[in-house]
Amino acid sequence: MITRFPRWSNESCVIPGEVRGFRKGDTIYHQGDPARYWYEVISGIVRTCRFFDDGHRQLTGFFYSEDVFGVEGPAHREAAEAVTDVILSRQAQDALDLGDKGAEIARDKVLAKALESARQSIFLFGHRTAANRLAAFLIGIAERPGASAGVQLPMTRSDIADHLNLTLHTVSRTISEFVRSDLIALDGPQKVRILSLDGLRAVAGDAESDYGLGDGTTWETGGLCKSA
Amino acid sequence: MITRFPRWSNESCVIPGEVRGFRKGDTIYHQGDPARYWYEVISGIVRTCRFFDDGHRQLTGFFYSEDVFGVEGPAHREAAEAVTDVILSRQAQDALDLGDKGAEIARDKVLAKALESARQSIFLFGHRTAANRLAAFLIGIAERPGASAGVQLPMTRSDIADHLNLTLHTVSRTISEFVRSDLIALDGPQKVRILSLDGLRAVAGDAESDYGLGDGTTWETGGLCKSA
DNA sequence: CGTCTCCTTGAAAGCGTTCAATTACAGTGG
DNA sequence: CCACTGTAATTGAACGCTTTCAAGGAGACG
Repeated sequence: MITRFPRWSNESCVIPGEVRGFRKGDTIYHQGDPARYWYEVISGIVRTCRFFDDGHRQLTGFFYSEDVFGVEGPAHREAAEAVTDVILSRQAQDALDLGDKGAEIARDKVLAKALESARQSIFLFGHRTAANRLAAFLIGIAERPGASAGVQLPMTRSDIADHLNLTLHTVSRTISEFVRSDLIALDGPQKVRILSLDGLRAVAGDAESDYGLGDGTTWETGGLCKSA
Repeated sequence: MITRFPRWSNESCVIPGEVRGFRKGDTIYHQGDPARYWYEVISGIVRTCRFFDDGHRQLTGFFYSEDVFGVEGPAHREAAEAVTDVILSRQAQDALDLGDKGAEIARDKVLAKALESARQSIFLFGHRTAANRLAAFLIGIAERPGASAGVQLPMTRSDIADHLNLTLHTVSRTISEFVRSDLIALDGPQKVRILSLDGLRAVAGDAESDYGLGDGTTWETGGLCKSA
């Protein structure tokens, strides 16, 4: 018995844009497709993937409810795929360039969200070892709004590996190490309980909270510029 | 004898915003400074850096003429430093949120540029080995407008290493390997001549040109959605 | 000519990958 | 209900790339 995902056309829906669902594993768009639309996740999880000549895969991001993806042009440089069953809303990329007053979502906001997602991915790669990166990844998921102590990992080990530039073996081994160190516990492969967030942070090696230290006056006073 | 960088206030300048110069090595803003401004590079090269608990450094991007950086808020999560002597233009982050008709640069454009830079960095990390990443890095620099066969590497090996998540030793060794393989030649440590762009691309392992393959109709026809 | 910074190179150690085998689990059909 | 099948996860062992430790060299500057 398969539940059906109807194709709606923004009928009686608070979220602007056309809405439809995809089943787990479906491709939403392919690498190279013309980027006529961008997408917002209503429910479920999406991954964006880039495929290399040698066949290996880079997952450039995971996108949860309220995240946006596919904001680029003129062509999608990555594919987008459904990690779980998902419901998405799409909007034309250029709809807001026209200055349409009826548009309810400012393109600014969309771009800012996409930029924030990109920065998050870059941040992950700043961590040197497998344990560093994986800890940072788990913290990132745990800090998502709506996540309790029980964290879901709906993506496979292989997905995580391709996101962190590791092999699935290293991911699996490192998770096992975390369990042995009592940093986390597993209730099945997909369900993680975080036992020590501080411990994970220590492994990740980033403080995350040392903002607001400077006085922001560098432009006026900083550097070697002593003139005038 | 030190050349002086005066502090201008957008006087007789085609580029809107306040302009000033920084000397090589200067800090433009610190990690944690309130992000009241974003910046555009007029000339020279800037790097953005994040510092970790263990003291190691991640260079999240290099920014050349016409690139923008520091587009974020409410605080800068990275520091910005001058790789070479630079001249910058800065603008208030919120100047364009007010809907000022006189603003000549749309915030859209700025965000889109920042997003493009971020994607470029993410792309680099998709490459698995040191040779892969370094080749992709060199190609990226060589493809910048204005770059001829003689490519300048004004940043140090250490900068490159912290950008690619490698050590400076591995960077140096890999460059030496490229020279031995006749992929590149060095006219001094900072000046690279690319002898075989195709060879470099092969090492990098990405085609870069396989866009436009799909038909973009996934939304309508794709996946397992067979309903209605 | 000494000092400093940056780059290069060698050798050994460590971590992640690769190759390989085993286990667990969901779905399917007998 | 149970065997069969395919996918996902875990774990072991050996290999290889990157790091680490260490030394030496090249160029700028005073």
